[in-house]
Amino acid sequence: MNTSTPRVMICDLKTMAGQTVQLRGWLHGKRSSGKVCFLVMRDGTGICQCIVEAAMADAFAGALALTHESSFEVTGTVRLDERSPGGAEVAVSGLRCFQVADEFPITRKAHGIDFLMNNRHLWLRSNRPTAILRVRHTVIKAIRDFFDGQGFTLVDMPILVPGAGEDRQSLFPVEYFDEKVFLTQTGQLYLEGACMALGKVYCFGPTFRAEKSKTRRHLTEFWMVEPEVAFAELEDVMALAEDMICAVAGAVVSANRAELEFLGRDVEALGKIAKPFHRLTYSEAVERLRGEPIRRALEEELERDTVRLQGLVAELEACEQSLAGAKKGWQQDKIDARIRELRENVQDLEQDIRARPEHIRLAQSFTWGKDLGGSDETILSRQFDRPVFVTEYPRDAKAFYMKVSPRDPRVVRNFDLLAPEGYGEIIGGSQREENIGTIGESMRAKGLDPEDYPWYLDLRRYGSVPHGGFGLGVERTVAWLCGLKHVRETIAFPRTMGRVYP
RNA sequence: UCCGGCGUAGCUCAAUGGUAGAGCGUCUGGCUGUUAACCAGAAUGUUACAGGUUCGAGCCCUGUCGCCGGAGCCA
Repeated sequence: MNTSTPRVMICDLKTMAGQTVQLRGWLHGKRSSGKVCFLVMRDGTGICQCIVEAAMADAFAGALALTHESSFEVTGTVRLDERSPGGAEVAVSGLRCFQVADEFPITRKAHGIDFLMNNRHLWLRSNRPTAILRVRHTVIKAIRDFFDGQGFTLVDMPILVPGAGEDRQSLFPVEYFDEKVFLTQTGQLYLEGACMALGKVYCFGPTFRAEKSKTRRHLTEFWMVEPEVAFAELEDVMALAEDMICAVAGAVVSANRAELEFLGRDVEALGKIAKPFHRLTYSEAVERLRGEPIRRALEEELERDTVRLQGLVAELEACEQSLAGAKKGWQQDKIDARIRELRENVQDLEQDIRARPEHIRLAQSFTWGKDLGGSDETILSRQFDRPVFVTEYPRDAKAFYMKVSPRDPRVVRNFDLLAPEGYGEIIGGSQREENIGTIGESMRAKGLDPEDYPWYLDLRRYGSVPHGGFGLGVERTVAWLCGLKHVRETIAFPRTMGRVYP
């Protein structure tokens, strides 16, 4: 190791013109001619073109031997050059290879999702996954900064929980010595205990759902942040959620503009995320869904989408024709990738358009008392350009711990927060029922035995107070902020119904 | 669990029931600054699996497996 040469990161190179530095990373790309070789290095902070001239015989031979994703170190002089991809490049005087990589499966061409997911451990090195993971990091940091700054205490909740759970079908069983226990679905019930000790608390951890859902919004293992506040009512909890979402969206827009732009996200749309969010009650939402204006809006949307579909089909045909005329191989490949993208979009849109009349019918015939379906949420959230709260759902459709409304015993003091642009529910929260008699009734009404939750009822027995909280799904939030189609890209190693590898 | 779609070279895709192909990647050679470099050449297949129909099956039929998407449920 050359101790006299400072080892630096690529993101810092622009301020180091003229200096001799050392970089370590992986080979992202290589181009060579007889007398000069260009190595594009990736080190996790950026990419840098390294120039190796044939005059440096050892380094040149070493450079030619490097394969895609080989790990290596270069020593050289930094110079600013507009011809270089990152603006700064390194003229190499010394090169050391750590390992020459085997043939790397992921190439510059478009791959199918199955292949990419089977190679997720290698796919992570690509631009798109790293951009998304950086946004995810910002989201998590912003959430923690937000709560820490408001006097909350982070308290970790158990992951293994005893059998007497809520909905057994959606829990993963685990062998626990001679007992059967489950992976947690939420930290909330326990968190209420911590809340009565510390006042304002939150937990942040993985959570598990064995739901047999194969959709773009579902993972079997995902991360959730759950705050819980003592002496708080529904409105206080909603204000907290509103402030938190604004803080998170703001943090991402300021810290990750480059990543968002790379992902093709409409950053201006995120700039509109500001207080106050729209608020409507479940009953108002039902009225809206059944109303004439929404039917007209949906039909107009359907017409617009039909026109959009025609446009896509036309572009697809044009692409297919130009494919034959493309001279170079990679141009063909590029058109090919575009064709695949268009086909996918056309398929999605066709499916969407086909389902639309049914969605309109469902919305128009929606009867008070049901939980909102996915299509209803989508319809509602598309009406607004910022998140929307829907409050006070029917008691029968919601969990036992939600506080029954004093104004209307048919509904509970809860809320869902729907992300705009059709992303749907990212938060579910409520004021909790603090009356021991009422919560016992609610449990029995849901077929649960209060005897199974003695410790939970104790919280209503020793200084019960109005309190509440919510749960935010990290992956859905990241998918919304990044403008992704599927939550599986927002976590390094997603767990879905059909996949636990790698 | 139900409904729909897909499965051909390492990858992405072609191939009227009639000799399995292209591009990318890989390898070899050439080239003094490339920007998915370029030019020339080479290797690469149990058409997911098991049956069936047929003179003949990648293509048609039946079953199995795998993956993708949607519904219900949910963050």
